[in-house]
Amino acid sequence: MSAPDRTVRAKGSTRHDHIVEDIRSLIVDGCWPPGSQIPVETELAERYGVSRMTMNKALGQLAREGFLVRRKKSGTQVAQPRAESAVVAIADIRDEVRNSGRAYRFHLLARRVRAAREEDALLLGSPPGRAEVLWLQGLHLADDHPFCLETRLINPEAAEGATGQDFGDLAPGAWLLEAVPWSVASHRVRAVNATAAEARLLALPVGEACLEIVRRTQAAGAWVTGVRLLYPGSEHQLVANFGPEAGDGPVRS
Amino acid sequence: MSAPDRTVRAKGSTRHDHIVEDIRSLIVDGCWPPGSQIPVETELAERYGVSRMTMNKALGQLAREGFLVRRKKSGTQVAQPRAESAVVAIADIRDEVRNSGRAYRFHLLARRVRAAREEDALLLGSPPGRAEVLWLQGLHLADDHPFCLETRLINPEAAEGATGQDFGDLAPGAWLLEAVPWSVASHRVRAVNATAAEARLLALPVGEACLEIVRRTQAAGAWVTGVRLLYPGSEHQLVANFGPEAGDGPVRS
DNA sequence: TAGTGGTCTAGACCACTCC
DNA sequence: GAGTGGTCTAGACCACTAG
Repeated sequence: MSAPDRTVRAKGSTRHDHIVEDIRSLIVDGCWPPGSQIPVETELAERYGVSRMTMNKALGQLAREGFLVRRKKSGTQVAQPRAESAVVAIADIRDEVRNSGRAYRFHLLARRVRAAREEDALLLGSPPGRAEVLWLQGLHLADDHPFCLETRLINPEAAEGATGQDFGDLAPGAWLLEAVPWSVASHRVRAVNATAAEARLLALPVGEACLEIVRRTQAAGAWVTGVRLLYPGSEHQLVANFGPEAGDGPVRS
Repeated sequence: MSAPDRTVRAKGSTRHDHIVEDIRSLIVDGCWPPGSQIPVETELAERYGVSRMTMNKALGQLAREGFLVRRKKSGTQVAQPRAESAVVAIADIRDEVRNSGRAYRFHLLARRVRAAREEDALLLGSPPGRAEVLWLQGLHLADDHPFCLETRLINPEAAEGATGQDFGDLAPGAWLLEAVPWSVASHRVRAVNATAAEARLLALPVGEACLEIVRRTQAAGAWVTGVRLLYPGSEHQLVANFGPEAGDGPVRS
């Protein structure tokens, strides 16, 4: 038979997706306990009535998800539970606010074009050169209540037109997405105590624990922007649901 | 030609991996700007000297990573930059300490078998039943210095043998990995101020900002364990490096 | 050395979508 | 309707590794 077998299948799912789900449930339900040997590709392919390559695709995906361990010659085993690691997703602020059913607004607090300083290294990731930077501070508001304090540096050379933008109520992050062709970034998440100035802006008691997210973005080798986001600890949390290895796709908070 | 072309290739990489890297760099370097149309599969396959399926695999991976957007009939385009979301990895505590070059040790502070209480709902994720729970508190130490305070509840019915374990210097998490066949978990990360008791145990000033990670683990429908990990904010951070969509694989802190 | 997974090919059919 | 991506197949070769 050359043509694929078009028998009824779970709606909207491909052959290998169906197989993946089937085998995953065998593992999760305990029918295939950890460490047990499972049949070789060729036998499973025959059993499911698919070609070996389709079965390989399914088993490969399960291995990437951490449910299976595959080794040549010794075959495929059900994986042992992994270390208790996980993956947490950081959502976009605007989406985050809107998903919680509140109205989103950005309010610019300050805007300056100035020479780079020593203290900027936190957001730049490298010792500051002699270049000029665009420095911004603003509040993300949820129902007009402080949700997140943003402090940002922008490299005017990499982000063309940035100095011409006033960012009055357009969040710099949103503008940059349009203006800069691509980005690779690094994140860092910490807990910090709010300083007096930060507490005032976020309407918090001084010293309140806050979640600090520092993100540095690059494009074509040059740094484009660095941002520090400060969330009140009580209002914000990162959430993830996951399977064994970190596979199943993190759920955004 | 039926056999694959075994000409020289970048060491340790497959054909489609090589193509993925090549096209990704074309995009990141700006040769293929966002929104631009790229050649159809068949032409790219010919250009790279591979079969259409191999090219499909490469383009599919780039699409999963968020670099490309593929639509039938209209073809494949370079993706526009996404929202500034990201994915952060939570590492296993022991690995985390060891990776920082310090000696790891677990020290049990308290251990109790008692009835479930209202306050346990945080770690159980559901209102407590009338069942008994195993309650533990211990410190993870890095070079004998407090690194993380762990508070844990274990369901003795789901984790057989738990009540017989004393956990004197074996972290409950490590033991559970061996004892319970599988787990699905949810995570929550917040910033909190250390209470007086927590501050004392972690050798911190009262009110110091801490990173709180709450993890609930289930197996076969029943809750197995819930744990609250408290890290001094100054000592701990979550780190991720990523491409556009959240693809490139988060790096553990 | 034999068995297993990893990868690749050429060809095919289908579903979707834009024209 | 025609072009594109999505998927599948049968067969093949290779690399690795356990016995």
